[in-house]
Amino acid sequence: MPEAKLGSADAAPVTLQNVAEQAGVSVMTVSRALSGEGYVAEKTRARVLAAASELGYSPNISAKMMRGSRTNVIGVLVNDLQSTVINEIIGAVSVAVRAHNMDLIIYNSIEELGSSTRSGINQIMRGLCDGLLFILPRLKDGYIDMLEQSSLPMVLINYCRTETTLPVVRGDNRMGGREAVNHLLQLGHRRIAFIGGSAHTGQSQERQRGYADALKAAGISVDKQLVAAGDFGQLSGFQATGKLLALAEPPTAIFAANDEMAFGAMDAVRAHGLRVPQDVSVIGFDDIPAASHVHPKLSTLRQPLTAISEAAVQELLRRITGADAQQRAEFPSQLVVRESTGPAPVAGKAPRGKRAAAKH
Amino acid sequence: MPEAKLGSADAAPVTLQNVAEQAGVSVMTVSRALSGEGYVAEKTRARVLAAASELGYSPNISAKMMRGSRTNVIGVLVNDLQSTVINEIIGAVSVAVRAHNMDLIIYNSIEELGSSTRSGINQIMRGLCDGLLFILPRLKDGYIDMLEQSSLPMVLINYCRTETTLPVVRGDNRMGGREAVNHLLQLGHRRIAFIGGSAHTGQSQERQRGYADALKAAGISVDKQLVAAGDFGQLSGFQATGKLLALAEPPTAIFAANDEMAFGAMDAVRAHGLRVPQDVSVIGFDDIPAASHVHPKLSTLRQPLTAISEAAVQELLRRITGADAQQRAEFPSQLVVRESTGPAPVAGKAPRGKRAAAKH
DNA sequence: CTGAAAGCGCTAACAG
DNA sequence: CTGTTAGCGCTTTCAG
Repeated sequence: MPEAKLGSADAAPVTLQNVAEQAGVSVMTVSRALSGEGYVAEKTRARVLAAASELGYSPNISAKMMRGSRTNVIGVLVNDLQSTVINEIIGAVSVAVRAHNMDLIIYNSIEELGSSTRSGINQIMRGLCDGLLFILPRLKDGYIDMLEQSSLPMVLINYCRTETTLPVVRGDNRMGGREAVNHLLQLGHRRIAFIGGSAHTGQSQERQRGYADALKAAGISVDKQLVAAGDFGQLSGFQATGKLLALAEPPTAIFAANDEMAFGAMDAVRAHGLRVPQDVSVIGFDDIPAASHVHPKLSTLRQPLTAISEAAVQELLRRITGADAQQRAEFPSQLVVRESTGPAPVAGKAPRGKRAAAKH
Repeated sequence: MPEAKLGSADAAPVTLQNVAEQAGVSVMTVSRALSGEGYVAEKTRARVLAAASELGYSPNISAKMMRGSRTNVIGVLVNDLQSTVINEIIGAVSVAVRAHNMDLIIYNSIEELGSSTRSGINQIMRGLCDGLLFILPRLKDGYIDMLEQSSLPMVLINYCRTETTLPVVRGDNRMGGREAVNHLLQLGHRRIAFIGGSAHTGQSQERQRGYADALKAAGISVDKQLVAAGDFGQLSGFQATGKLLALAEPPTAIFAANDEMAFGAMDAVRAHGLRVPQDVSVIGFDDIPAASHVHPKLSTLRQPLTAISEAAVQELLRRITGADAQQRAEFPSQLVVRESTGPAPVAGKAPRGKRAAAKH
């Protein structure tokens, strides 16, 4: 192994100073040679580069930071790493950031961003990063106003709860909701239920607007009994569906605000002795990988997460470099028809359910 | 809104200096008052605290860092955020770290840790964190030796490829593999296949050892034809199973090194016109949430990820604070029997497969 | 083209 | 109990 230490794990990190001594020049010259800024004689530069790689130099980010220069690190703030959607976005963002030769660090804040208990929470990120990406953020009221005043570049991904002057890149949830319901309408469904998710990011509300849009366009008024509340979790989809199926006039189709709740809905349908899609159709939103693994495979709306992520990174980079900003972008979702949606059951022909039994 | 700015998003961050002026004391006093180290008059401290909160002071991590003091930030290095297992660990680690009033930042490195292309890759983390957690790390050969020489505290989670002096906290994969196979043996299976995953972390190899252990203990010699290679991805499980089922003497049970490959295996079994578990039993490893959502529900081995994560954090903290270290810990996995494993089919009674058709 | 000085925000170590 | 000094590793500014 002729190569010297690869330069990452030594007890005492090597500094510019060390490299300078090794190369027989001043610290400043090393800084210039390594950064490429300013004039350095080609010969000197070569010597410095050699010394640096021999010693395994790597810059101290904190010091860089403190001088206020760019760190080439992008920060991601998320509230939930269990979410498949968020992870797909993170993955895509990673790739996009990497493509620009920058690094990505992730901060998972669990509670709402801006909670006073840990207000310094993202101070870490703020201090360390050139720019911040908020992925599907749960933001505390008022926090977004503060963000708006910040000088640090940032972009929100898939946030739609509040209007803001911050740049937002997101999927078009409302149109997606419309398409989901239109699909069900075309299959002959008339009693279509909606199961909403948590309100944190506003996505559920947008999907619900799309639901209402589509029904209205079809001349059907929204029956409040058919709008159930969930929290994006599978269990909540199960429970909400239980209530829906117990109605005097149960729905023949269910549009869940995300795939996980749709899975719960399918379980509940089966638990009531009914079949998907013969008795009840179910459609979700997101098209997470599991959607094509469940049985029957879930019909859903796919968000172009890669495109969204790339656009967000691009926009953030524009803001970091001071280039012209674009402010906001919406990407349409795509209907994916699989096996969980089918023609509405023929009216009058009672399904083979056991609704009475399920009641107690 | 009587409260002043919550102190996170101002253009010019407020420094100790600012607080000092506001409180009419020296910078040092502020530092002491805020950190709690050293003597400060109660009255002065109160004034300082008031000033700090009024101004919305929050410390500059980089500066702290540069002085070599603790940052109260733990870093996590991962190679893959799509993995459900990794995300569950991260979640549990988050909680554990938070319980100690520290923060967690995550670095997702995609390629193997130690790739020279980005050797400074975790330098960021190294500089910023009090300690490092490696979750299911894919480490480049030689990199671990460097890690061992580092003075920064670190703990590896679920790594078993190489022996190392670094502290490792992990599940007992070998015993888990043994239990999986014993379960199948007890159901009467004798031709049991194993589908391995990628070798990065050594987990697959350990599970395979357990597989061999159990067969040996039952007086069955390992048939190399029944050991297939996968990469932990669903598709690879599907493909491997296709080959296994095409054997002259196909297996009646399949032990996949993780749940995702087990899903692929189940698909493949069905694609061959066979049933799970009547014709072929399938068992996985990990017990990811989807395992109980697929149909039939997957039998598998659950790793105590929460316990593992907490133990890892504890160990790291011990190393950071200089307390007695424990070096390594193994947590047993737990067999979860669901619907995908059943009695071995009666010999002689041919399954209703279409193996010939599947061949071409 | 290269170097010296100053200072980013913070805290050990030593004076008061 | 409080303040002063010095310096972490780096880069900006100004002199060579």
